[in-house]
Amino acid sequence: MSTAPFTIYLVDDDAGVLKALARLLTSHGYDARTFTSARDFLDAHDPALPGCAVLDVAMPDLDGLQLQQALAEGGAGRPVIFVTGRGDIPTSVRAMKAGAADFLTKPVKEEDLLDAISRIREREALLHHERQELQAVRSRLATLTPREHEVLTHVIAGRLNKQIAFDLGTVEKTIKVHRGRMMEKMGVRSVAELVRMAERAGIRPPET
Amino acid sequence: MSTAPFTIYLVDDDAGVLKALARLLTSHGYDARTFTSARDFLDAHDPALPGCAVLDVAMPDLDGLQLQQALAEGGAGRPVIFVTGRGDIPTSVRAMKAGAADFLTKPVKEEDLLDAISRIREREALLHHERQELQAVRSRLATLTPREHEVLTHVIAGRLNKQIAFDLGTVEKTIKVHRGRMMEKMGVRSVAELVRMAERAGIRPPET
DNA sequence: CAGACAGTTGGCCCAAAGGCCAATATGCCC
DNA sequence: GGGCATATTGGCCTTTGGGCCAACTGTCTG
Repeated sequence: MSTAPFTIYLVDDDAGVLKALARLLTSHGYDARTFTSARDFLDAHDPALPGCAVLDVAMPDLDGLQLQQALAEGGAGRPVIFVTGRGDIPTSVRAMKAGAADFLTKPVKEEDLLDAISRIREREALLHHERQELQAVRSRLATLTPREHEVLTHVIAGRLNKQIAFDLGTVEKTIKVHRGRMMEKMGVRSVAELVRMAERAGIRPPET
Repeated sequence: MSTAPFTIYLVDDDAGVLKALARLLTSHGYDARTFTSARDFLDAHDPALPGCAVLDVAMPDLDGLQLQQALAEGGAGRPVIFVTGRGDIPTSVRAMKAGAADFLTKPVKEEDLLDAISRIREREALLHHERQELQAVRSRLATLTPREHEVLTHVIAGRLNKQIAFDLGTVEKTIKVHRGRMMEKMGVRSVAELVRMAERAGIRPPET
C-alpha cells in the first residue's frame, strides 16, 4: 500500500487505542509512531518530515484541538485527522474550521481511517512539488545582496531601470549591474519568470 | 447592524422555523428571503447578488448537502451555513469538507447564527474587491482579438518578440503590433503588471 | 458593393535592456 | 596589510521593445 516514507503520528491518552491503531496502520505499510500525550508528540515532532497526525480530541493537559493549533502555529501544514469517543457537532465543526482533514468517531472504522489517510497522502503528494519549488526560490533569494533584493522588488513592480535608479538614489548603470546579477542568481531570463517566481514566494513590490 | 445590501436566503421545509429566523434576521437589518424547498430556492437564486444561504440539512426531495453541492456547481461561491435538528458528526464533517462556512444545531442560538453571518460578511467584503478586479480583467481579456490573446500568452511566458513570431509563423514586426495593442487593451504598461494580471485571471503560458 | 475589423508587413527612429571590460571605494575578516 | 564581498560608475556596443505612418489582404455584414 505504502511506498514512499509516510509517518502517522498517533496521539491518544489511551494506550489500548494507540496499540490497536498502530497495528492496523503498520499492517498497511505505514510507519506509525505513538504518543500518549500532546507534549510528548510536540517534543519529538519534526515538521519537515512527511506524514500526518491522528489525534484524540479528549486528552488531559493539552487536548486535541489545542494540539492542532500548536501544530498550525508551528508553521508546518501538518495534516490532522481527529478521532473521538464522545465528540459533539460543535467540536467537529471547530476542528474542521481549524483545518482538520477529517474528524472520525470511535469506534473508528478501519476503512474510514485508511481512506482519510489515503486522501491526505494524495493531497500531500500534489503539494510536495510546490513546496520544493518554494524552497528552491527562497534559497536563491537568500543569495541576493540587500541591494540586489531591493532592485528585485522594483523590477517586479515593472519599473524602468531609470526610475529604480532615481528611487534608490543612484544611476541607471548601477541598477543594470545589480539587475543583471540578480536575474543570474535567481536563475531566470525574463521579467515574466521573475514575477511569477516572486509571486509564489510572497515577495511584493514596494508601495510607491 | 447592516449597511450594504446583504441577503440571507433561508431554506427550510418547516415554515415555522423559516418565520422565526426571518424575523430574527430582519430585526437585525438583514434582507431575509425564505424558501420552503431547495427547488424553489435554486429557481429564484441569482448567484451574482451578495448574501449567504442558511440551509436546513434534512429536507424532502433535495436535502441541504445536495443543495450545497448544486450551489457549488453553479460556480458561485455562495457561502452556506447549515442548521440542523437531528444532525450527526459525519454529516457535519461532510458539510464542512464541502466548504460550509458553519454548521449549527437547532435550536439555534441567535448569537451563533448572527456571528456566523457576521464572519461571512467580513470574509465576503475582503473577497469582493478581488472579484471585482477579476471581473475587470476578464472583460478586458474579452476585448482581445484571438491573435492578441495568443500573443499575450507568449508574452507572459517571457518569450522574445522574435521567438513569438517564429512560434506563430509570422515576423517580429507583426508581433510588436499585436503586443502593443494587447498591452493597451489590458491597460498595463509593463510585462510585470501583465503577468500579475494574467496570473490572477488564470491565464497560463503555453507549454512549449 | 462599401465599410469595418482582423491580421499582416515595411520603414524609420528612439528608448530601454543588457553584456563586456575597467576602475574606484568601503567595510570586514584573517 | 591583503583578500574578499558589496556597491558604485563609466564607456561602448548590441539586442530588444515599442511608437508612428502607411499599405495590403481577407472576411463578414449591412
